[in-house]
Amino acid sequence: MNQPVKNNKFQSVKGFYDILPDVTPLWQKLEDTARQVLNQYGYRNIRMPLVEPTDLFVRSVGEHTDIVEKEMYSWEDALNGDRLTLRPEGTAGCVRAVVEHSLTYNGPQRLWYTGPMFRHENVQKGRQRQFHQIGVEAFGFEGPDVDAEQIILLARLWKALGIVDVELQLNSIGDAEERLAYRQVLIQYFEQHTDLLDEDAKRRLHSNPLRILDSKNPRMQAMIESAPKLIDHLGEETRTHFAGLCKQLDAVGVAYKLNPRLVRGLDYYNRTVFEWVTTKLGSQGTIAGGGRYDSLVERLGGEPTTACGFGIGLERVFLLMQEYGVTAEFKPDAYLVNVGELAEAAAPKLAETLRDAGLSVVIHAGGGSFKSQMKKADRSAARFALILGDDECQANVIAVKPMAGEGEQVKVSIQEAVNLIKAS
RNA sequence: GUGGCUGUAGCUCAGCUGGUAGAGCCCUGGAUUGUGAUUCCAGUUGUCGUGGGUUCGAGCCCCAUCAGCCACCCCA
Repeated sequence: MNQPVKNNKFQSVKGFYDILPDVTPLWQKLEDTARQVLNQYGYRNIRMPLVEPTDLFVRSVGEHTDIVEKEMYSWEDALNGDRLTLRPEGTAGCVRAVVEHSLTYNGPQRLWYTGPMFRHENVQKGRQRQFHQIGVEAFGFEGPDVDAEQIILLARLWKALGIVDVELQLNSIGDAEERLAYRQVLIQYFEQHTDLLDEDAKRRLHSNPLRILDSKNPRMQAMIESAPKLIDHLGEETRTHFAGLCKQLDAVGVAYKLNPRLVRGLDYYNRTVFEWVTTKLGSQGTIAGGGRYDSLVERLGGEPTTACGFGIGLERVFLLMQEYGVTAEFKPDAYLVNVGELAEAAAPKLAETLRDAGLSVVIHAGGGSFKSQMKKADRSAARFALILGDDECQANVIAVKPMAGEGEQVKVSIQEAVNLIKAS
């Protein structure tokens, strides 16, 4: 394999990308806003390692060949033979941590985490090999209130981020037995229409027939439309749970669209499943998705514990924020221009004094004419230029000049400069 | 894994039927200006993604490869 090298310079690995300083302010806005909203709902931050035992993921997703064999970054530790994997998602690790440390021993837990995840997939818009998620998980809550809470939390998050026009799609996929029975009904139905199935559908007919419902092939839409619906094959308890969820969403005023074709890829999900979808990002339109997974904790070796959670695809949310014109920039409070021998010598001390007062100060380094320093000040996007010449040094004052607008330059004492900048 | 489109200065791109590289922005210096942001003058920018091939000659044609974009597959 050739290395990604251009003109003898290295390039980042395919699917792994740099987030440059121009856009990190918007990323921070996204992260800060999410943190704030999560705090409002009492979710506590948990931080898991990026590397987990390969078997943890094998056990959680099942022996789903594509995922395990083709899409995980797995390797064997050369020193001790451990089978390790870069986490492709957060739920498994979070459950592992909860079980390992008996976190639910004293009652239910609301948790969230964020960080990079790794999947060896083909890159396209909104899909990288290293990407970022916020994951939210609640353990030990049985009723539909937590399902509702998490959905409502997301609605609040979109609003806080300036994202509108995202649609909440909702479905209930029942428990394992209900789904198994429905699966048989569905297979029977599809077998009556084999002439209409495309190749992918035929391949999935016996491996994952529920996924056929999700097909994008327009030639199959009519047939899929009239297929038996899972929701009609659900038992009493499941239906009550789902009705309870809908009722709470109605009460809070969160709009949703029932999508009987919405299924998640893995079989540890049960009852509630949901996705938030946008049409603004091409084919990768799901910006968050989740649901209930009451069987996973036990499957990973813990006491049977109900669970509900979701993941947010941060790259996609980021793209949406840009789409909606949300912006953020980092603006230092002041750029300290220093011209002359005295001023140059006094500048670092002065900058520290200003920072003691809580200001962010960029100090001009490396001399240069007054004019060139002002250009740098302008480029730094600082709110104010603080001009320190030898005259000012001797008089123990500083010239304060707003960088934007019509503000006049004034010569004031250091303390007055601090007050002036803080007040603006 | 599959298919389509694309790779030319730091950025956005132009480059005619193949004749040996251009613009704008940015950047640097200078002039003017109310001490920076307008205007004017000058200047630096590149193995035309990489490696082969065809040709007297390739940014342009052919092959391979890497990367980007879009879609399929998959989607924890």
